[in-house]
Amino acid sequence: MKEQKGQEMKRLSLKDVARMAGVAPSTVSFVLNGKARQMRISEELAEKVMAVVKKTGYQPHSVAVNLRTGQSKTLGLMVESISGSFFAALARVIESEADRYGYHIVYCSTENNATKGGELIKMLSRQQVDGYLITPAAGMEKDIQQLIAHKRPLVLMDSYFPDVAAPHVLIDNFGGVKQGMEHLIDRGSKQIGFVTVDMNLVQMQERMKGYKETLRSHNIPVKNKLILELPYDGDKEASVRKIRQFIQTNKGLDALFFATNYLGILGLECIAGLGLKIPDDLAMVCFDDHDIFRLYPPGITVVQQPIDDIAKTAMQLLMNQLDKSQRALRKTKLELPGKFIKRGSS
Amino acid sequence: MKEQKGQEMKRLSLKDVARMAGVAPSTVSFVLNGKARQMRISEELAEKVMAVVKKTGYQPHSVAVNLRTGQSKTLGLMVESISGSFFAALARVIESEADRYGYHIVYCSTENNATKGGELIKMLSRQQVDGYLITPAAGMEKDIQQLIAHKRPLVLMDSYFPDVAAPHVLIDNFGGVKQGMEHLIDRGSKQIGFVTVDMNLVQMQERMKGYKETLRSHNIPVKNKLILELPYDGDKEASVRKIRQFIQTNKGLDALFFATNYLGILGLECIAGLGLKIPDDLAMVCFDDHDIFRLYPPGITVVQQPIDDIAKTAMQLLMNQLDKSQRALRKTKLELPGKFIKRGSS
DNA sequence: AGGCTGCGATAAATCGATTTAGCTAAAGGT
DNA sequence: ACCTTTAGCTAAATCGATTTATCGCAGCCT
Repeated sequence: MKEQKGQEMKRLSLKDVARMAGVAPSTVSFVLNGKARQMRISEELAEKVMAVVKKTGYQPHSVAVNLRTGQSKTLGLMVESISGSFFAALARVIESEADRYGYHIVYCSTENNATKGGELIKMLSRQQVDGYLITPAAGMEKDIQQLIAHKRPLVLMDSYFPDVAAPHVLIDNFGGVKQGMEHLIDRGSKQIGFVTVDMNLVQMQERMKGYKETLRSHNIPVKNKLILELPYDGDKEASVRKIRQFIQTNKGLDALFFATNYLGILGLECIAGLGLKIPDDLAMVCFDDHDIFRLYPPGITVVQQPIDDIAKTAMQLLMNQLDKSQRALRKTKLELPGKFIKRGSS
Repeated sequence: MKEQKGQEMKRLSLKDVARMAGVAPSTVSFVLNGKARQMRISEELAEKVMAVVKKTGYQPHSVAVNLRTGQSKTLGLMVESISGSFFAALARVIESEADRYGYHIVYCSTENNATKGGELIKMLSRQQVDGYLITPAAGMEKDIQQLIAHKRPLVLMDSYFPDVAAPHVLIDNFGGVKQGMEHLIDRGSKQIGFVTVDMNLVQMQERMKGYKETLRSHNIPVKNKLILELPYDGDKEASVRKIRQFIQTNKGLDALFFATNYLGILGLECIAGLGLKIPDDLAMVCFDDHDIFRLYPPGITVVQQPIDDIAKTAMQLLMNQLDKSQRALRKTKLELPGKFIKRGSS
């Protein structure tokens, strides 16, 4: 009974509201933005304006607001691949957090490709996003550095570059692996293998360090034979073959630590294929949880990432930067503890 | 060597480019938008402009363009929950498709809440998205209807409302279930149970219909005892209990068809908990694939959704609507065949 | 009475593009 | 020589808001 008069009914503009209320556009703007008092608009007039606004259901044209204020109220979220469970879960929390702060999300996936990542950053900046939430791919340091140089509000998640002073929040990779490793050692595993991926990112290096140092601190020698570093090229078949071979050639192997859930899942396939029993023939711990690990009998022990905390903290950090009053706190580095969850596999 | 002169270096505007090239802003605009010929700008001048554009790396301010042209080059993608595997996979394909067409995605999740969905639609329209890609939650018919009434380009995915003439693309739910059921019947299952969820959406009704009609067409009586309809309230514990009870009370049960992958996963938990062997004690088929089903021994037979096709087709449909030249083809209904994948569970 | 202050509201500039209408000079027609 | 085209380019309006600078008027002071 109110919307469709003619047929194409142009959207109501602030000017229209002003005309209907019999005031100037600026007055409407002040009232709507809570600057009525400051601009000393009388109560009376303010109410008249609000009445028209309510009656018409006027909503400001956000693009126009954006152009004028330079604030898009939009954040760019860049993940490796939205279909990965970790990233999807992250995205979910980020979205709802952003909503709480009155921001929208434009998301995009790098597919672990630095070139694509770089282009996406350009795309996002062309889109005038107010801030960036990025899980960086290897090789994106230049792009990140540039964002910093341009003083763009930015938070990295899941990884970071040691040479680039960007705020970042991620799990304590070293500590997480250490926790899992000590558990394996405590339960009596003697020959613990480590399956990781050859990716030039700090989180993988930290996990590796966690593996080696925990062994050393228990006076267990680190043998290179027990470390399998797979190429990150997405060739599942080849990886499965290599893991199988790795298990077969290491005779005394009694436990495996997988550095990512993706690897852990491949590992499960191999172990099942070889007819080995978990945990009797081979114990297993995996970094980063996954639905499968809860269900796959007998349940896989994992170090779970604190996804909620990561997302919320990252958001907080970003909001701090967006809050012009308190710029300056760059270089924030946050490592959140992972959660060790013991299941049947160890 | 070129970017940072002063310190706050305002972004280059079209006007700046014009000044540098010694021409009028309008000229630059024409050249950049391929209207040079039409506006009879000389080759010579056009080249001069392009030279400046290249040298400076000028990029138009998309918000300004958006305001002037009314095109945001942004699409709204609304899914039930981005962390669901089906939706995440869908989002992934949609993103890359959108990119191909030069569009960006603003995404948001309904969390299966019609109220939230309605608000999100408002949010998206305030954001001036050019089109909507929606997997609707129950109860959103009014909102969808309104979008249609406002002639908004729109495509529904995964579900639709029989009473609302909106273009939609989804799997052939009936046919998919039928395929799975016939497989179970062929392999000799006599008492096939059906576990579904009480959601008032057409796809669930179609799946139920698929179950019942396939039985009838094979002259097998449909027994209500063999149908379990769980409430959709996210209470996992309760659902697990009910499924377990369902299995225990139906003595002759030799196969289960799960109407969603979420239910299937719960089912796995129950079956494992009861110590039953798949497929010997109980065969199983699930609608909608999931990583777990590939891996969980002995592998779960599924009807896989054609996610790629759904996404690509939906995008195509949306682009058709955005292409003003050929409006009018509303009411497109597309049901794509699912892919039956036999694994060890049946 | 003239100048100053404070109040209440507005006119006009601005953000950065697109697009319509128009302007100037040269060419063509009679 | 005068009028009409046409080519080549630009001025100015516009999209829909925000924000700065004013403006008129009433009251107060001297």
